[in-house]
Amino acid sequence: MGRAPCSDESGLKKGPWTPEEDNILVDFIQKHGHGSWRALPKLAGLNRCGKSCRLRWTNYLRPDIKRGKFSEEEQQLIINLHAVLGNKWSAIAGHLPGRTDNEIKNFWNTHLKKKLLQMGLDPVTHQPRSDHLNLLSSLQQLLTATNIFTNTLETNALRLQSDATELAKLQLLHNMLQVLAPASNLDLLNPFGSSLPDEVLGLDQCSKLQNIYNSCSTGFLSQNQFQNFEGLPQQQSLPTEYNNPMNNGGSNRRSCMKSEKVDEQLCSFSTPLDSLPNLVSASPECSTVKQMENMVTPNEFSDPSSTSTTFEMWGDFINEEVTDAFWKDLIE
DNA sequence: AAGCGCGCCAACCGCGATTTA
DNA sequence: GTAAATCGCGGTTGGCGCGCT
Repeated sequence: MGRAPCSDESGLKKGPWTPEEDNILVDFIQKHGHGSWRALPKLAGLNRCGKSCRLRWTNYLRPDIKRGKFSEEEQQLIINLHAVLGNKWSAIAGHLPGRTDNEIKNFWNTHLKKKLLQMGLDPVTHQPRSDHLNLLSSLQQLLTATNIFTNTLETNALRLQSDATELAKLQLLHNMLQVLAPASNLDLLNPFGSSLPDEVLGLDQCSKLQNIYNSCSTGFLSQNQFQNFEGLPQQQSLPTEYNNPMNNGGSNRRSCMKSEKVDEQLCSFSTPLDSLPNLVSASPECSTVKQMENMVTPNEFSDPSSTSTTFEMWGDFINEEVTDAFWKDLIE
C-alpha cells in the first residue's frame, strides 16, 4: 500500500534549486496558493516532485522566514524547548516565529549540541553528563579511603578526615560550578537573557559558590567559610513577571496556537510552556511529552521533586540550611 | 598551489499520521 | 471499512566553502 516515493518519479529534477525555479515556485504560490503539493509542479511548470516544492517553499522561500544568525535569546529558547519537547523540531519551530524546523534542527546539531557538551551537559537529557556525576561517587571512595587511612594513623585522624571532607566539598563545588557556569557561560542556562536579577536564577548562590571556590583554590576551606552558607537565603519566590517571561501576548502565543497537539496541551497549562523551568529533565525517553502521555499534572510537571538529578541536590542546597551535616549526607 | 579534512546546511528519504474517495 | 493519496516530520546525506598543512 502507500504511494511511490518521490524519488521513483522518473525524470524529475533533484538537487539544488536554481533561482529560476525559485521564481516560478514563488510566482505560482503567490498567485494561486500551493493547493495540492502533488499537483503544483505540473501546474506551475516545474520539473520537480511536489514534496521537493513543499520543502523548498517551507524551508526557504516562504516570505515570513527569518534568516541569519540565531540570537542569544533564540538559542536559549531552543535549548529550553528542547529540554521539554525533545527532538520535536516542528513544535520548537512553532515557538520561534520565522524559523523553520529544518533550520533549528541543523543549528541544534551543529552548534547547540556542542555547546551543551562543552558545558558538561548531556544534549539528550539536558542533565549533567554521567562522567561528571561519576566524580561524586569517586568522592565517596576518597572519603572511605581517607577513613581507612585515618584508622591506621590515629595521630592525624581527625585532621585528615576534616581535610578529606573539605576536599570533597571543594570538588563537589567545582563540579557544581562546572555544571552551572562552565566556560563562564551562565547565560546559556538562563532562558530569559541577562535581564533577570541573579537571585531569580540562583546565581546569587552560584556566585557565592564561585567566590568560595576561588578562595579555596589556594587551600582548603575553613569551617567558618562553609558555615557562611547557613546564612544563604531560602529559595526565592519568582516575581510573577518571571513566571511567564514570554507571556507577553503576541507572537509566541500565536505561534503556540498553531502548534500540534502536544503544544496545545502545553499551552493549556495555567503556567504553560512559557514558564519553562530551567533544565527540566527531559530526554526523548522521559520528556514532558511522555509526561503528558502519562497524564502528569502541571503541578507535577513543575515540581522539581518529580525528577532525580543533580539539580535535585542543587535544589536541596538552595532550599535547606547548608550545614556540614548536609554536605555529609550529600556526599554519602 | 594543491590536497585534505571538517563544518555547515539545503535537500532528500522513509515513515507515520491524516485525509479522501 | 478500507485502500490510496497526501501531508508533515525527523533523520540522514552530500555538496560546497573554508581553513589548515
